[in-house]
Amino acid sequence: MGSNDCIEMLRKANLKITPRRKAIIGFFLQNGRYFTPEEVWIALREDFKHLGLPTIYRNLRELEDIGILIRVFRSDQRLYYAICQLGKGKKHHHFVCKKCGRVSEVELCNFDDIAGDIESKLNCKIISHFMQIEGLCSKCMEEEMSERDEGQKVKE
Amino acid sequence: MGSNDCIEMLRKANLKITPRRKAIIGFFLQNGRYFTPEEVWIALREDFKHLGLPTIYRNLRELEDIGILIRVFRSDQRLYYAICQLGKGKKHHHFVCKKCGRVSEVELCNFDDIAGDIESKLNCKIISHFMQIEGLCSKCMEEEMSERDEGQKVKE
DNA sequence: CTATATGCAAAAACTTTGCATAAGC
DNA sequence: GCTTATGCAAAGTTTTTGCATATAG
Repeated sequence: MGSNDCIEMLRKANLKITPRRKAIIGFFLQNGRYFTPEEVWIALREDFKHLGLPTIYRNLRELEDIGILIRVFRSDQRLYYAICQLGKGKKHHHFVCKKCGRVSEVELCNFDDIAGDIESKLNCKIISHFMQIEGLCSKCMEEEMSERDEGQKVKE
Repeated sequence: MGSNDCIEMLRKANLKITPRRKAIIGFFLQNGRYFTPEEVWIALREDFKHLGLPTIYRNLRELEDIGILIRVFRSDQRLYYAICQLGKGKKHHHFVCKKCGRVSEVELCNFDDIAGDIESKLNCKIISHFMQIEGLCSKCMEEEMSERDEGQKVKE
């Protein structure tokens, strides 16, 4: 999904294609990681002489509502958003890099295989589930490797 | 896990067994659902002449740290806590009733079966995953049933 | 007796609202 | 032209901090 698909989604949702919206979406697409509203604001203020933080908050929420952005949950309870390439149609999850914050889509999910068992055990009805997978992305894994190598070199 | 196990956990964590702590844990154990700090505060103020909201916030966080409580995530980004019967030792997830907020432990998880596939696909290293399962608990399912029955009776 | 816990007051952090003006369609 | 979007100021809500006092161990 690229910029054009997002614009199409805005149209469908009857949201106007404004410069700020395009910039917000572009910012997330370019960076591929999660950000707080304030971080988005600070970054985009360089491109817009006047840019209100409330505008960012409002837009992020609207973009989340229509499935362009998703929320990332962290233990501080601040708002974190990331671009969602798959939209709301396909149920999927997200992988979040603990080091750099990169967010990737994960379509693979085998939860349905055990949902019935859980329902039997708790005598409940499962409606949905939300999963956030955490670890190191490929880039940060490489970095860890070379850092470790560096460490060994020093020891030698 | 009951009150006594919690007290044991407090000891291990070098937290003192204060009346407020016991009351907070007791409150969660009795009600089995999630609450905001404010809700806990309002409920416990009936038992304590003086009880500060900061005390509640501090205790809830500490109890979460040592694994007696867990956080429940909701779309409003407020703090929600529930008792965690299994503690931090065993990896597990939680089922949250969308209607009444009841929280149940779910030990069953087959995520590890696909973790490797996800790692291959994204070329990443998975460290952890967090899942929140939502639906209707047994009690709320029954209620839905009888409400539906009532509705049908009226139609007849 | 010492270290931790608590109440209270106050501040801080984060997010939302209101409204007049601007801009997309 | 009508409707939605935005900036700015201001308020609202939730959570945290500081510190003196109280209390558990």
